Amino acid sequence: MRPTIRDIAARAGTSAATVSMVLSGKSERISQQTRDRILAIARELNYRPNQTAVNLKMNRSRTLGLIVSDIRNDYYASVARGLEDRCRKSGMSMLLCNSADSYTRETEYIEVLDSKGIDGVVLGMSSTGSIEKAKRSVELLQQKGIPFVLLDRTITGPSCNSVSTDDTEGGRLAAEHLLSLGHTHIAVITGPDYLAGSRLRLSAFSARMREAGLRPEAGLTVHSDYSYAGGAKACAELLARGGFSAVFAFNDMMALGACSVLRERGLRVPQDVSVMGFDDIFLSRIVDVPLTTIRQPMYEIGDKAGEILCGLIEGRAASPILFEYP
Amino acid sequence: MRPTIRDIAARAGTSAATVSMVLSGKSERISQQTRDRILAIARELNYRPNQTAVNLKMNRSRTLGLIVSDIRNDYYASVARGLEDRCRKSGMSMLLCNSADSYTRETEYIEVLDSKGIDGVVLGMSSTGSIEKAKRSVELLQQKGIPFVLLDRTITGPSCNSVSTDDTEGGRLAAEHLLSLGHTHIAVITGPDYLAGSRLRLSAFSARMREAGLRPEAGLTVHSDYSYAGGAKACAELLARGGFSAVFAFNDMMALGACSVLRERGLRVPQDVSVMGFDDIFLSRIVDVPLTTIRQPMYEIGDKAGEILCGLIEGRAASPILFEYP
DNA sequence: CCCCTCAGCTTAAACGTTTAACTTATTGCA
DNA sequence: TGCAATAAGTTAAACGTTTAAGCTGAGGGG
Repeated sequence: MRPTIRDIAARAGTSAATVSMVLSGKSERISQQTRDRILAIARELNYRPNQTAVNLKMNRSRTLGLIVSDIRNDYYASVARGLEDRCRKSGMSMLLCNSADSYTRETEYIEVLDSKGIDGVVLGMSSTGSIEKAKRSVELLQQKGIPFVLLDRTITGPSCNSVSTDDTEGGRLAAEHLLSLGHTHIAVITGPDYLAGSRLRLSAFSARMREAGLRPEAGLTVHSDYSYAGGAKACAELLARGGFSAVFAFNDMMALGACSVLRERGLRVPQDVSVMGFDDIFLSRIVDVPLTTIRQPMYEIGDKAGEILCGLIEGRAASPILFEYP
Repeated sequence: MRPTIRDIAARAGTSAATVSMVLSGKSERISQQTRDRILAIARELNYRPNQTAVNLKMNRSRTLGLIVSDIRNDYYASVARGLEDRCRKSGMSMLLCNSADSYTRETEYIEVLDSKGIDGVVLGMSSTGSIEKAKRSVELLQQKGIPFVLLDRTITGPSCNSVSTDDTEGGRLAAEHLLSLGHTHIAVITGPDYLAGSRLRLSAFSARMREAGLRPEAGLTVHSDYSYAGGAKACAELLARGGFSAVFAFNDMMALGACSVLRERGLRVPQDVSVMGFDDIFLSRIVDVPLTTIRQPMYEIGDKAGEILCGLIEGRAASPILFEYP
């Protein structure tokens, strides 16, 4: 069996309380002698505190939960890595949950995490379903009093910490770039309309277009779901309508889907049609396609989310963070 | 505050023990009446057991640890998803740890996980460093008596459960395919030599070549590290030597790296040089490159690892699993 | 010489469960 | 009627910590 604080106490000839105080650094009131002795014995026995017992007593677990739709999504994998690195630095661990875009699962996970006494949650909201359902998770977290940080600023509203890229700036940059290439008719493949990020990006994009004296055409905007297949389908739809020389997809996955369809139809990218993505997932850097993309600092988002969450856990308030583009 | 078993007991006019028995299903000795009453109150109060307390008492945490080098690696992300799905089904959770290919971190994580009272560990061993260091983690786990399952059969030896693809079969299949295309001079970019998987794959590949009356040339085999950059570097080296019409890379990442170098040098894939990968990561399905690859059922590997581990945790023994190729 | 202070501990309760051992009232049966 | 068996609980200890409160002996001040 693993040695406990009592085993150490027995060998040191002290009480368990003394050992606890020494090992947890609250040992001002313990003599140097005793302290050294206990420390030596702890080392000798290779003592590690039973975190479960500590958790029970202290009512904290030094564990965070990360809920995302699917860790196989490059975006979330990077966020996870950023978050976990940050956790490690703060002596925390990270529980990973895949919600598979199901709100039922999402709330189930929240219950489980709560049951495990999780200290906080980073929630990457699903990109499908209704806004009401999406809000349920947030309400549940609030009601349980679990500190949390949202990814992607999915839900707008007060008292929600979130970390995301600056969608307004991102949309503007994308427009800027495509305009500089001389495009005047640009098709857009957006995300679901109820996501604040999608809306912001779109309106910033449109605003910049209007500034340039162009009228963004409603007929050239289609909503999709951030997936490869979704992007392909959306692009096929756009091709049926025609009349554009560039496509701005709201993430790289959809951009790649669009590329595949364009190529199938014999259109060259970027000679015939320019395609612009958003995310800069690793994939798009390797792929042969000359895909222009706007980098989302995913690792940094995870890192920052962790930082904010750790702050919240320690009771400090935090204001939402926007990332600027490099 | 969250309701405890005692709150329920107070309202039901029973003792806490009775409530515990009812709620944990060991209630043969409790009357239907009392049972119903307790259940109703528990529901009304929305009671959830404090898992930390349960863990302390039962000395199990219903939590598994997954240690991989980097979750951003597509391979590990899929394994993680497979494992987590399996965990969920068994009422378990999954802690994610990124070792960043550092054995120090790996052992640190094992200590932390142990401290948290983890029930088991799935270990995706680092692909760099020496075999001695690699074994340390395994020994540590054994010494602590933590059930574990290895990914990729990195370390050979008795009493190690592992889940991996059938490298022998995989190597043979790759040779088969390239031979059928008429290649006689095939360059190979392998993984580190000390990984059993690499060795097996290579020897099976070579064996099949010899069967076909070909002499695998030592000068056309270079070791690399399973990374994109590593694959590119290895390919450049091979090109300096020359004399091959096909490249077999031991994973898709290196294969893509090789492709990029080939293209840079003005060689067309697959017209001038055939490139064969191994893994079938999502990336390679999207990429424009006509990359032939041997599918590794990554999700299934994670799933199976979870199944075995859960079995081990319940005390059942398990024999190593090999996956066959579809 | 007595009391106070203080260093340096120890005691014991608490965190929320589980479970072995015990209690009590009821029933069955000779 | 008496006694055992049983149903339906209760009690209390335990898991490994933390920590407020209590205790003890030595040294110092008056």
